[in-house]
Amino acid sequence: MPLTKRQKQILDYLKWFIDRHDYAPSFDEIREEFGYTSLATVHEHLSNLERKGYIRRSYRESRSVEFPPDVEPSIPLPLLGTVAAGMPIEAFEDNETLSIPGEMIRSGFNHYVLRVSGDSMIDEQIRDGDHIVVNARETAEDGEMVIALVRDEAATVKKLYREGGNRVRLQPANESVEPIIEDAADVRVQGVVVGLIRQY
Amino acid sequence: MPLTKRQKQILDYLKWFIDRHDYAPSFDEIREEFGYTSLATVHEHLSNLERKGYIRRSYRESRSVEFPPDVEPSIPLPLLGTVAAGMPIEAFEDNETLSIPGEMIRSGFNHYVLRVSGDSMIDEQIRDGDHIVVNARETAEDGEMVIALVRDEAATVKKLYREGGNRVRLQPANESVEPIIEDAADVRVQGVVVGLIRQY
DNA sequence: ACCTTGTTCGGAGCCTGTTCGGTAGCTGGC
DNA sequence: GCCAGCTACCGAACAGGCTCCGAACAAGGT
Repeated sequence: MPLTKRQKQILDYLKWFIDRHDYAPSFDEIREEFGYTSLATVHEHLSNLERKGYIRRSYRESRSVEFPPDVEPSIPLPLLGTVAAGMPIEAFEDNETLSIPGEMIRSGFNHYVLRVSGDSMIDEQIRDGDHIVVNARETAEDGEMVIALVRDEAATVKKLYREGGNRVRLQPANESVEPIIEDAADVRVQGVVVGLIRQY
Repeated sequence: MPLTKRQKQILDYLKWFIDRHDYAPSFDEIREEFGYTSLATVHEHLSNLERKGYIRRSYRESRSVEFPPDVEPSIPLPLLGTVAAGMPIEAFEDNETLSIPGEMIRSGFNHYVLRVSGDSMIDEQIRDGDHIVVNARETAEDGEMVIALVRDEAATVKKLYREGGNRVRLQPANESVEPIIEDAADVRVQGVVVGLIRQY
């Protein structure tokens, strides 16, 4: 719903004041700003702004003007479980979620979150306890970091490289962990790591 | 729910005090700060702040004010610039923002995001291009990762350790980078690293 | 048992928002 | 022209919130 000239002036003043003070102006301060002599005028303007949806107020509360929250695009993703080198995914029972920066995911694709256990990817700067954001898909490019299932036994996070003879190498990032080399047919990609979240 | 002028002043004092001491002020300290003569006034203000959801308290417990965890799943924070070892912060012009998981930040406190340049923290699993989430404050505990300003010259991200003789050690996490040892008076903490975001 | 800390109650004045009745100008439709 | 409806404004009376006080009570820690 569009505003009148006067209503826009008042709305702009509210924005300016709240931005500057972190609290809303009183009716009297608005009255002063616009040179009115009656608070009823201020009241009516604010009522109209509220009716049109530009502000929200609480009944009979001081300085209670606020702006309706603009819904930020936030993407809560399910935290499915834990991955470690050579260990199957340990699924979590409860539907825990973690909010992920919208910039991190490609919209329209399935994503989920896993908690990393162990230091098998330490040389890729992924440490124990980090959360990785995974784009769920079944194909990956050479060198991408993937969640891979070997012969339906163990889900691990590794970097994937194609070798000759239709074989693939699952490369950990830790000197003390050996790479896994298998027939491509025995390795199923479950997803590609697209992001990392760490809390200190 | 919005605050009145007085309520905001008191909330700001709470934030300042907790940021500085890591514990909440007593009623009497608040009373002193604002020149009241009755604790009942303090009590009523805190009750109002709690009613409006800005703080939480425990019944009959000393210094039990705390800030409720942020309900919003994702908070856009300003991306202020770049930090590197030994290099000043290079500020960005435009007001870029990055959405951060709400779980990562202490609500009620100022946070911002910096892009890490270089590999000086590689042994702490922070790599070139990562984004770190920083809680803006001027004090830090031993061993915390901080943004530190040395003699107003260079802002760096390092781990902070207190040495004897009122000196502090700024410890990088890279063998080829030497630690910096300075008088505590010459080192100003600008913030503490609370989270890390990486995109592949 | 004492001190510190937080809680509750009753009361006060001022601040703030609400409501109502009324004036005026402007616009579009009959 | 005349009326209806909207925006813009005024003044006064009212009601409840906000901010503060002092005193007494309760619980914890030392």
